[in-house]
Amino acid sequence: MALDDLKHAQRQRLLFLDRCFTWRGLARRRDLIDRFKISIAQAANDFRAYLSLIAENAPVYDTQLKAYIAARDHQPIAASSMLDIFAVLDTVSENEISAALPRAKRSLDPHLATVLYGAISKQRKIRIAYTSMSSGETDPQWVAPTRFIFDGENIHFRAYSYKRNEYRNFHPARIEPEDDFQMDEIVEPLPQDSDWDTLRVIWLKPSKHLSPAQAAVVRREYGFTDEYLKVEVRQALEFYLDRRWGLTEPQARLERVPIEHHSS
Amino acid sequence: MALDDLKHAQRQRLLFLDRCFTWRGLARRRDLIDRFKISIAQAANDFRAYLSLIAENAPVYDTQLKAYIAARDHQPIAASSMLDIFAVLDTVSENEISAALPRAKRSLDPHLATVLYGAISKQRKIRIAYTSMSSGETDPQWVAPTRFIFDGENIHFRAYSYKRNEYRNFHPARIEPEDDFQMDEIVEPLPQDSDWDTLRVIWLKPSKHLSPAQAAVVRREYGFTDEYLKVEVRQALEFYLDRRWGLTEPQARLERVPIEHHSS
DNA sequence: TTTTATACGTATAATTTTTATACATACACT
DNA sequence: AGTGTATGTATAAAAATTATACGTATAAAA
Repeated sequence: MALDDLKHAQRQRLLFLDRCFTWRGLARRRDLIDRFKISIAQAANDFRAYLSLIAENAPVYDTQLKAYIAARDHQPIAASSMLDIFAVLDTVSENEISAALPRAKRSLDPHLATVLYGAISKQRKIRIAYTSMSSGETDPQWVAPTRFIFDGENIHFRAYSYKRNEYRNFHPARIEPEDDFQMDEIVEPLPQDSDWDTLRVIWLKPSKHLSPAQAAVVRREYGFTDEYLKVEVRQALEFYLDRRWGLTEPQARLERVPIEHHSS
Repeated sequence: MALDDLKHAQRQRLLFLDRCFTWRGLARRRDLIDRFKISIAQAANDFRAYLSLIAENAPVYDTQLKAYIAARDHQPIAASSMLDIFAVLDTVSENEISAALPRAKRSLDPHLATVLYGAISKQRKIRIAYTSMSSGETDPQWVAPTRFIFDGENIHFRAYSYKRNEYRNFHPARIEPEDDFQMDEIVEPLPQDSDWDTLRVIWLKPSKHLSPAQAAVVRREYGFTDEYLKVEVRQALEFYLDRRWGLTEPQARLERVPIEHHSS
């Protein structure tokens, strides 16, 4: 039986179980019951199903600890994001008032989102009053949105600008809110978005002012053991990468490798 | 019937539906079928269930568009994170090779995570060789981990340091990997973590060098209409807030309000 | 030592959810 | 007018889940 043969609901439970074993190192029926509000019987089923998926290095039950303990070299059946991992690790303090995330609560106007979504899916152009953060001016212009972008923090969108005659990244918050945005058909087919289609390969290495021990830390943090870290990013999004990885900051731990060509 | 009365699986589907209506402005059965691999009949059930939850401003079926259209002032039944929203908005380009997220792929060593999780849940102290990023030195020290922290990007942990005699935030990547970490009982009860328990109230406002239109953009982006934005954060995490909101950057769009006392 | 509590495992019937299927309606498109 | 695709509803079958019972093992308390 494979993971994909399962129904969505049970697959989610087995993935959660998998994360418990990988990141907590152990799991109990109660974890599933508390998380998914299923019965004891179903939790027992899920454990049996999970164990049948794991051919080698399967978790074993420890009668002292009253829990299934993951093998030392447990192999996860699926990858997980940092947020997934934290969701599994954080439950120690489940009864606390406030979560541990001091996140910047950005906001997106639902109405504007539906308008942009409609323009993208129906392939329309839309007239927006867009405020430049450099000049401070708010100019009306026609744009043809093509897709949403997520930089890990905030949602932007990509659109062809009829004013600049090129594709650009736009920030929803910079659009002057309106009840009814002017929309229109796109008569001439849009050009290729070459900055989007082009993948840039970027090589990074620990900053040279770091000690060997500090460089080892940086390698661990970004998960590479080779000399350089290879990053592929769409050219259209390269700006976000620099800002997000803090490459431009003075205390940056990573720096670009200036060479163009490099054998992997 | 309330949302909480539903089973986990169906609740997830109705929440997805709710996000479609809120952020896309419309939804079809196919959205549920593609996302959750359920049957047409079940998708029809889910729509019926969702509509029965919505008392007023319910979505209505549009025979031209062959879709349920959210009312103009549709009220979501649950809040969603930016990632949730993006997951709903991004599906336009589902068949693309690479996702639109140029995320910094941080990594966390699973073995270290299980050791830290064990220390936290069993309330043990642990001996780690920790590399300082300021001095570059790697010193062994005993720490008593108390909880994991997520700054939106990376997972850290909070621990009492027996070397500094205070609580500090630690980065897993700065710990020298070991097969078996020394662990020990905590004999003397740990002191209160006052920096964790203390909530700081921070007031922010659009930077003064911004034009009124630019200030309006900042207010929209961070979702406040008043003069100031109130942010509450644990004192122990204030450092992450500054860095994460980019308050220290030269082109920062927000700045702290220096006054201590302020009436909301 | 005995008892109690709490994990685990398994099995069965009852219940609920979901699927498969059929048939009807409405609208857009050719 | 015919075709395709979306909706709606209904029913029986299949699958998932729950409720329940009973058994084992271990730790902690009486």
